[in-house]
Amino acid sequence: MAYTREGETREKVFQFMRERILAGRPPTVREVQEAFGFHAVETARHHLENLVVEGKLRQETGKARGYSLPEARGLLYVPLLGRVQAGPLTTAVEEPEGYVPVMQERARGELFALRVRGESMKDAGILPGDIAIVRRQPRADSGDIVVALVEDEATVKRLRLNRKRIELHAENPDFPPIIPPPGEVIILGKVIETRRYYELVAQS
Amino acid sequence: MAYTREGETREKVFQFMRERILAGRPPTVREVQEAFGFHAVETARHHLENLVVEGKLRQETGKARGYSLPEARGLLYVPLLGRVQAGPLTTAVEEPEGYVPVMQERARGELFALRVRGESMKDAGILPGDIAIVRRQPRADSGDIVVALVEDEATVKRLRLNRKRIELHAENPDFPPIIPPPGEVIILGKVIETRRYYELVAQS
DNA sequence: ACTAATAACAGACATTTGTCTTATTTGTCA
DNA sequence: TGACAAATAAGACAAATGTCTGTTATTAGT
Repeated sequence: MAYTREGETREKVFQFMRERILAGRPPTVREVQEAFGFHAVETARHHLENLVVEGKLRQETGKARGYSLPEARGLLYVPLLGRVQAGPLTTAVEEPEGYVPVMQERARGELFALRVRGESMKDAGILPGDIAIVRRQPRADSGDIVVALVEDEATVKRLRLNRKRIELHAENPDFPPIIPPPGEVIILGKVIETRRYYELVAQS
Repeated sequence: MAYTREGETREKVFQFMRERILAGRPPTVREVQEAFGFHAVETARHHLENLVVEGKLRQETGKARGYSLPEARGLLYVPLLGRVQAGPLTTAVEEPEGYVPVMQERARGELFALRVRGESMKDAGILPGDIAIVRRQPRADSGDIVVALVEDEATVKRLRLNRKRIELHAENPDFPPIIPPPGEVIILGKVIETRRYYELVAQS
């Protein structure tokens, strides 16, 4: 192995580590060694040790494959619920249709995802078929986009609070606001993210 | 440990494995043992072995933390490019602003992400600030939403091909279609997904 | 009650893997 | 050039970890 200065190799080692860690399983020291063609294990370990000192990696000393990214923002897999209905969602979680990866930094509280139906939020840029990622919470602020249970049906609407009176507004002139009698609405949670897939993928 | 039948414990072991694997680092056999309070390592290994036979887990025999999910739906981390400009994007990739996790099954080809600017695609449900995930490709079909380079600026528009003549249509009556002279437009790629975050998160 | 099958337990062993110690090479700077 | 630091190398050791062999419970079915 040629001798290099200025930590060029170290940077490459870091790239390699990040790639492998993000891919699912952190590599062993010897795997790093092989990947870079070092003749000695220690060379690889030396780089890793320095990367830890520099703060670019974190380490659980002694453990196998103990290196991780300090950003550590692992992923959270959020269940995509097919249909959202009264009983199941408020209590247990039914069998999910799939899982959606969400950055953990966004994941305060319990999350779930559902497919948006209807055009009522069109002017807010939420179209039918979009995925809404929701944090389950029983109340929300005025102006938040929420998922509420109206007549045993989950709908996405913008919440307005008028003197503590709940109003659910569509963002589409064709849909009138819903102003239900107090106690008749259950807010399931707040929409924290929406997604739209333009290419359909074969089901697993 | 109580004796259980019907693989109830096994199912829980699988749940545990999936959680941990998705979280970033597969657990060791002994970590499974501890998590379930087994008195013997072999008990944990026995469950794992059976899960492999059942096809619910995959294993790289002998290696530390060698269990993985057969679905193998690893994640891909797509670089979120701050500004998209002429030179850099068509050649090398500039320093990314961050990374966006994308399900690998969607990841044919090379992906990148960028932040949408302007209201020109409002009626297609794409608002300023949205994240567009793009597969880099030099051409696309009529009707696709693409990222194109017009006058050294990247814009998101809907592609229309009129007798092989490229037209870039906004989805907003306030914006006229762009019909550039042939050869003047560079298509950077096709938008395969859009996202919108409703809660800002502290920057790292 | 007897048998078969699965689950759990116990202990030992072998491989993988992290770490340490020491030495050699290579580049930087006075 | 000589001193110093960083990078690389070699080998050994110890801890972590996967695997094996044999035994004991627990349950279902006859």
